[in-house]
Amino acid sequence: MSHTLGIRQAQKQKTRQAFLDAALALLEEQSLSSLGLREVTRAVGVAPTAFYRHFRSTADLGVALVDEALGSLHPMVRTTVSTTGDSEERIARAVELIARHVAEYPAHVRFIARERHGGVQIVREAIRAQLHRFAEEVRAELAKDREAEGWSEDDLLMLAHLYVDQMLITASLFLEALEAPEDERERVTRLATRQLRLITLGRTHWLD
Amino acid sequence: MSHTLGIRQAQKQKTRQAFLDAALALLEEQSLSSLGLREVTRAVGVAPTAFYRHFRSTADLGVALVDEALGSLHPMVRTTVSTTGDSEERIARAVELIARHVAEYPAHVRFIARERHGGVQIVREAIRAQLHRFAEEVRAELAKDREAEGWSEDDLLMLAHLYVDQMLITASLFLEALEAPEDERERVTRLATRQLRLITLGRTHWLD
DNA sequence: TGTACATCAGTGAACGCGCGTTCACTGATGTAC
DNA sequence: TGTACATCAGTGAACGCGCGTTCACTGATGTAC
Repeated sequence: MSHTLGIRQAQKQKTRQAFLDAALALLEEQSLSSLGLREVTRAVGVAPTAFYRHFRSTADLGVALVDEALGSLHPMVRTTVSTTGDSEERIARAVELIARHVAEYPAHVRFIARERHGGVQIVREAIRAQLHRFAEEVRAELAKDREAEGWSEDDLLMLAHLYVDQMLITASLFLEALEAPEDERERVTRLATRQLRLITLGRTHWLD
Repeated sequence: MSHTLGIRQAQKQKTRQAFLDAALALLEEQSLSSLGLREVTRAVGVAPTAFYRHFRSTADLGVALVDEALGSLHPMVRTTVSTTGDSEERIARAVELIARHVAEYPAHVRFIARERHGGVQIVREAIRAQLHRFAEEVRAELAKDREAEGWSEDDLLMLAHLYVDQMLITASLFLEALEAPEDERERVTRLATRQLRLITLGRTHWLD
């Protein structure tokens, strides 16, 4: 069943990926709304016109980046939420997973944080849609937990959004601390841990 | 003691404010890193070179916008946190104040949400510094509360940051719902209220 | 109050430059027989 | 396997345009006497 791509298609995909990588690198120091087409092609090393073989516009490229950046995040989110152990262990594991993800894909995290409220509408909408999917997945995972007994669907979704937003805030803090000395990252870890602990406490007493 | 500004200085301030207003309007549909100097002067109705009489660059203008947008927020934050009544009343009042602020200064809220993680470093830093000030103010207000007995300074600051971030998330949701039908804003109100309620529950049981 | 000079917010022409997009093209890859 | 034709990713020249910044300027406002 091994379906080998034709030489032509394989090369095209390779170039497309080079566009995504180059754009992501350039977006470290600017927003998508100021990213130039020629700037990207220059970084890739192809003619400006080659861009149109892959994307309609830089906004279109942005949407592709959303899929790349958040697509890879789904397994991580599910792992985080469905981790076993008591709540203290689960919180520690979640914070550690976030820190590791930021260290491994800093440009992806930066892109999402930046463009979530950025100047390009269709990219904002793509991110929003993906984050809704995340919240829905988290809700589904939460629903499996014994602690979820007696909770309404709506309240579970409310909590899921709280977790997802908290995850993004924490990721953004780790990103800022990425180049800083180790103890700054340690500080973020302690802060994020306690915030999750407080939210979890609220969750435990929700039905009191 | 009424110190009247000279005609020249008054006119200069007026033009400067026109720059800020025009920029804020233009930033509804793009990010600061793509805002052009000529674009702003065109909107104001002055020659491009007039820009340099007021700002070194668009980044410099951005920092001025941060001060304008967040400066006006300090009294509101303090009012929100120091409101009297039981916790349910305080939560309702806080959410209502946020909704009202967003309705009154939508462009300011959009600007802060967008540029907090935007592509212009000194603007990000200016926002970060102001949000730290907010968190510090909130911590000070929280410390006055009877509920704060037994809390460490560090834990109070952790909670303050949680509230500040939650305020921004809620403001951003209200902003998205601004043009939507009334029931969408109602949905945001209910969501934000329950999230604050859960955080407050966690706060109550922090020392258990 | 009037005069002479200083200040300075805003002007307008000019510059070199990089932008996004169009178009007809090339030559390697794919396909039909 | 070989041949003839189709496809299409990437090219390179050309376009008109708006950009940020410089400079010497103007004329209303401010100040010293």
